[in-house]
Amino acid sequence: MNPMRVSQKGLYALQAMMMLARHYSQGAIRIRDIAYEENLPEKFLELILLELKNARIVESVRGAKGGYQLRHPPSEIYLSEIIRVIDGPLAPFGDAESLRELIDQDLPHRALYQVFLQVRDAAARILESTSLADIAKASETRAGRGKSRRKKKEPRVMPMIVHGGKGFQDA
Amino acid sequence: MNPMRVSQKGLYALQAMMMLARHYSQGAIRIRDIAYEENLPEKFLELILLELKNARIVESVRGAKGGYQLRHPPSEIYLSEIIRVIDGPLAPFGDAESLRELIDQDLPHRALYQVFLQVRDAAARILESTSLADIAKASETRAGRGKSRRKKKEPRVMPMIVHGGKGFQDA
DNA sequence: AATAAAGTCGATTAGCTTACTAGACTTTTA
DNA sequence: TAAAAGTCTAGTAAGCTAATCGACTTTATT
Repeated sequence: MNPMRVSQKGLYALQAMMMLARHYSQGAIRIRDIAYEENLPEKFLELILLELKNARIVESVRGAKGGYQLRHPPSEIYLSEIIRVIDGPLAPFGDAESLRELIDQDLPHRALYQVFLQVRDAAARILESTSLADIAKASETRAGRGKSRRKKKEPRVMPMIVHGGKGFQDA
Repeated sequence: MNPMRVSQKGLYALQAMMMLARHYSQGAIRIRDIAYEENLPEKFLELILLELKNARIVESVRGAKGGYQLRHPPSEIYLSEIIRVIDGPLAPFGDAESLRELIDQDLPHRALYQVFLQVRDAAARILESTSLADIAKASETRAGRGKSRRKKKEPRVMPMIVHGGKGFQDA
């Protein structure tokens, strides 16, 4: 559970939260249904949801007719919150706090840590301003429901960065 | 060796490269001296340098009087290169290539992958434009040499992001 | 009250990754 | 030829990742 790296578990968490966002105000959804619709390992998802519940991002209803639901509307839940709970700080090394300390105290390497902090700030700016509602909206190719997977006509959702085609082969 | 997370090993690599940058054009430097000056585990550093050599970032001179040196001037070596060799792609999940594929093919989750790609692009912009010379220059508190660790008068190097003071405790 | 349907919780696990260390070997200089 | 360097293969303890299992508790329905 270390810095800025979205694990498989983190991706599962984001998918589950998106599913709950799509079904917001439909009451509690069973783990089984989330797992089925998003194709996630049910028992593992159980643990993930528990963590998100302890972090007060979702809430549960126990017993028959129980399940999980978001504690806030999708427009008020940001990707950063989910990622921090499951995968920890957004910084590429340590966390913002310790980086600031290192910048003050490890003079020979401070410039390096400043760059790490810049990277974390850049990531934070993006992830703290993108809500579940934002990505749900962007995914409105009506590809959300069930297994549907048709091709409209070049939907090109969201005015994001254009990736040249080549230039780098990496990440 | 996975996405956007600088490991301890990656930090060692960056420190070693900065040391070589400081001693650029002084000929080959022995592993032992790099390890001593930067306080890195010598045997581990050996492996790191070997990887950087295979990646053609540094070159070695074998035998007595041997050692390591940068293959290019510090102003032409970017942090991204070093991090990619040691810690892999800059994306928070997978790599840029596979994210682009997922954006095209996993319609239900494309918006999520687009955000991941935005994050990787933001990190890449920073790390691909910061050279060893840049951080060496920023560290010109003359704190570079040996164990010196004095305090000048608020050097505040580089016009970077101001961090409010609180607001988040994390990331 | 009994039963079934749900979430809760603790333990366990195979496989991988991380951060090393050890030691034998090769190359080069003096 | 001896000493000083880098090279290379192996090994390893500890921790993490992505799960699974089973027993337990809570709640709704009959």
